[in-house]
This record gives sequence, C-alpha cells and structure tokens, in this order.
Amino acid sequence: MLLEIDHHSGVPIYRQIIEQVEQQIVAGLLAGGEQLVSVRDMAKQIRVNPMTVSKAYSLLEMEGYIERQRGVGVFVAKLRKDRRDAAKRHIIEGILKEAAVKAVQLEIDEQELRDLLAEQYERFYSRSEKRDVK
Amino acid sequence: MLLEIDHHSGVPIYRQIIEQVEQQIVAGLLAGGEQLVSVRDMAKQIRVNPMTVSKAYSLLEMEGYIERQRGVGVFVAKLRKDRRDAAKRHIIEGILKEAAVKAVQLEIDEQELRDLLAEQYERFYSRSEKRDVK
Amino acid sequence: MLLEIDHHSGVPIYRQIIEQVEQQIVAGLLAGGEQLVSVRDMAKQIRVNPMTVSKAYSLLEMEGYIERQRGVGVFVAKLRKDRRDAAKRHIIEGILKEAAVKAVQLEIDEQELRDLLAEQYERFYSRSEKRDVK
Amino acid sequence: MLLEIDHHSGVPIYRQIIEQVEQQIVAGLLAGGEQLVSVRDMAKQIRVNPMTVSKAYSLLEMEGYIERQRGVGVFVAKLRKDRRDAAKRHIIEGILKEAAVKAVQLEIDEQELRDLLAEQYERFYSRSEKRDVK
DNA sequence: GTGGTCTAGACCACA
DNA sequence: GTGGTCTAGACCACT
Repeated sequence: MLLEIDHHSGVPIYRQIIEQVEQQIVAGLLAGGEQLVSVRDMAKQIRVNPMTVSKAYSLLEMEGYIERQRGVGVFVAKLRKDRRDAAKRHIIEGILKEAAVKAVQLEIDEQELRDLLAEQYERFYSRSEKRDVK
Repeated sequence: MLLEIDHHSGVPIYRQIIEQVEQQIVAGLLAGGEQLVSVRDMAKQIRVNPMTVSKAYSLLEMEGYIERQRGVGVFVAKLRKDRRDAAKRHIIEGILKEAAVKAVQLEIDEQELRDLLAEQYERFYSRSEKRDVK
Repeated sequence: MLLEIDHHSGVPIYRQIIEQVEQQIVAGLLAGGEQLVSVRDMAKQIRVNPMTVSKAYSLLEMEGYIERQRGVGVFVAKLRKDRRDAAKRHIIEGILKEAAVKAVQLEIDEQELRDLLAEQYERFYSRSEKRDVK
Repeated sequence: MLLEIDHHSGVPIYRQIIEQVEQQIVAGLLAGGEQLVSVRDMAKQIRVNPMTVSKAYSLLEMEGYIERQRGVGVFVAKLRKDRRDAAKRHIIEGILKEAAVKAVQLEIDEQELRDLLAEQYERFYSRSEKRDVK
C-alpha cells in the first residue's frame, strides 16, 4: 500500500491515513477481505507513532471500512463493487477541477499547466516504482 | 476587497485570510503599492478579533506580499514579475502535486489524468471567457 | 536551557526569546534533533504568557531553526553545515553593517576601524581561551 | 548630513534620526551654532513624514542638543568641545565590542571577521561618496 | 501530556 | 487614526 504522509502540511496525520486508506478501498485497490498491514508495520513504514495509526484504524472501523480481529489482524470490509472507476474518477476530478479553476484565475495557460502536471506525475510515479521493487 | 470567511470550516481564520489576500495579489487584483484595509476595519468586516487579522498580515509580510507601516497602514508590496510568476507556479504546483499523488495511488495512468485535466480546464476557461464578454 | 529575559527593555519578549534560542542553535549549543522545553514550561520559567512563547517558537520554525510537532513537542531542526554558516555570517554581518555605517558617518577611516576591531577581538578571544582552560 | 534610515528595522524612525543627529553633534561633525536642515528638507531627503522629523527635533531640543528659532531655523546648541575623538571612539567601540563577542561565541576567526567588515565598509563608504557628489 | 487558535480587552508606539 | 504586544483564559486537536 502506498501512503504519502506530509508531516508539515497541517493536516493531522491520522486524517491523512484515513483519507488515503478510505479512498483506496472505495476505489477498489484494496479488495474486501484483504488483510491490511498491522498498526506497527504501518507506523514504521510512515515513521509515525503507532497510537496515531491505531486511532486512524479505529475511526475507519467505526465508519465500517475495515474490521479488526483481535490477535489476527485488520481486514478490509466487504463492499459492493459497483462504480469503481466512477469513484476513482470522482476523486481525481475534484482535485483537477480545483487546479483548473486556479489556473484560469491566475492566467496560467493550458500548456504550462500540462507541463507542470507531467512533472509532478513523473515525480510520484518514479517514487512508487522504487517502492515496488523493495 | 471581498473576503469569504468560513468560521466553522476548521481551517484557521488567519489562514483563510492569508490565502485569499495572497491569491488576489498574485492574480493581480491588488496592485503593488495599493493600500489594504486596516487591521481593525477588516476585523469588523469579517467579525473577527483584530489580533487574528494582525497575525495574518504579519505572515503575509514575512512572505513578502505586503508591507506594514506603523501609524500609516498596510500596503501591497511591489513584486517583481518573476517573483509573481514563481508564486503563481507554486500555488498551482501544490494542487497538481496532490493530483499526481492521488493518480498514482489510484493507478490512474498519465494519459487519462491528462485528458481529465484538459476537460476541466476547458470547462472553466470557456466559462471565464463568457464573463469577459459581459 | 538558560534564557535571560528583560521585561522592561522595550524589546518585545518574543523577539528576545527568538534571538537567544537562535543564537544557541547557531552556536551549536543546541544540537539538531534535540528536544526543546515545552511552550508551557518555558512560559513558566520566564514568567510569561504561553502565547508569547508559542509566537516565538512559531517564528523560529518559519526560519527553519526548529520543528514543532503537535502532541509531541518542539525539536531543534537539523541544519546542514552550510546553512548554519550562512546563519552565523548573517548575524555577524548585521552588527558589522552597523559599525560601518557609524564609521562612515563619524568619518573614521578604514584603518582605524580595523585596528579598533582587532583590539576588541583580541580582548574577547583571549578571554574565551582562559575559559577553555578552566 | 548623512543619515541612514532603515524603514524595516523595527527601530522607530524618529529614534533613528535622534540617535544619528545626537552622535554627529557629540562627535563634533556638527559644530555648535551650525544650522541644521529644515524639517521639510530632511523629511524629503529621507522620505519620511515631516511630523516624524519634527518629533525627533522636538526631543533633541528637550535634551538640549539643538535649539529651534521660530521662523529662522534649527541650530546646533553650543557644546563643550573636549573629548571629541574619545566620544567618537566610544561610540564605535561599543559596536565593535558586540561584534567581537558574537564572533568569538560563533567561532568566526579574525580573518573572516576582518573581511566581512571591509566588505560592509566598502558598501557604505562608496554610498556616501556618491551622495557627496550630488 | 503536547502545540494551535481565538477572544476581549488593555496598553504602547508611531504618524 | 495606524499597527504591535501582551495577558488571561477558553477550547480544540494531536500523540
């Protein structure tokens, strides 16, 4: 699982975890019944206090996205799997809409906008490649 | 100057002020040298404690967007064009970075991402055109 | 950490805190990664409102000297050596600039200025030597 | 008369004026009985509100350094002229002492300190030359 | 426990 | 009139 935590963004860490796990479930990247990484492992992975991960998992459980089984692990709850791509697109469109609005307001032309996006994509795509190799 | 403050959004009020003033300066709606509303006036306007406005102005000054002069008032700093362009790029890059991260996480490939961006841009660009005609 | 605050000097308290902490970091008395006293503790220590300390810490963070982590504490940032050297030079340049301005105004020529500086340096350098021996 | 006003130093402008005029009188650069530039002229020269200059002059008058004659102008009060050079040296030594202390604390060696001073001196000396040409 | 934000109100300093 | 600082105390959010 790929999580990007920004310790300096001001957004609480547990919120960042929740949002990202939630989205990956909704988008179908994490299938129902699949086991999630343990609290400890995720804490190590993203260099965060285990309590913080635990809090995120608790809230995810309350919202019905995951299920905790004592002594066994954490699992993705079964979710109806219709409209997966629609969900993905909805998420990404929200952000791109914001980018488009700002670009128009700031009079940034489409070519520059496109270049900047390519640059950012490159950055994170290559970063995720490296992790997969691990 | 028109500011929209949401007192219940969870986003600190001083941050909202900063973002909106910054936006208006970068977009060129507030020209260099122009006087801003006084701390107390803005505080009344958006129904907030003057210290909150003062804090926002203080940070905006540190970022080089405005200049405060005791006993005189607050003024928009004169930004060199390259500085302003850098600021614009910085704002848009922040959003695009988010889009890139999400795209990679949700396994949306670059082509699709690009198409979705073009779609959104088209939507808002043509909308702003209409306004210009008005 | 030892701080000397003068409540009646006219220099804002938060500025005094900033200067002294900055000084100790740049001089290497506070190592990178080290935890600083908490906002509340320092506030008690120097008998000041916690907000005043918080403001100082906030500015120190913006200048890159420290890092605050909610719910955890405040830590000295890890400064690269060149960054630290630049900071040192900046501090000393501020004072030397003042000396240069005064010298020109009072029509003291460069040679005399240089001699006076050498004299003062000698004085404090040898004094610090003695301390090292202790 | 050469005045260096820093609008961003935090030190009130009227204080900067007072200090600098006072020092030039004490050091003998402004002789007793000599006429000072008018409030308006100085205000133009250093780009400051005339009220600010006037306030500085008022305080200088109260301290006995200058005398205002209605409709005529402002004059330097007669001062005993002993210890002129000593006064100059005392002023400059105060600043250099500070520089020396900081340099030793920050472990800046004498050679670098000397170079930095030369740099600053050059900057302000050449600046004053240009003005003299005017 | 940690830090962050906001308020109401006081007082100061500057132009 | 302008901005700057500080306080006391409340409440929130994070670990």
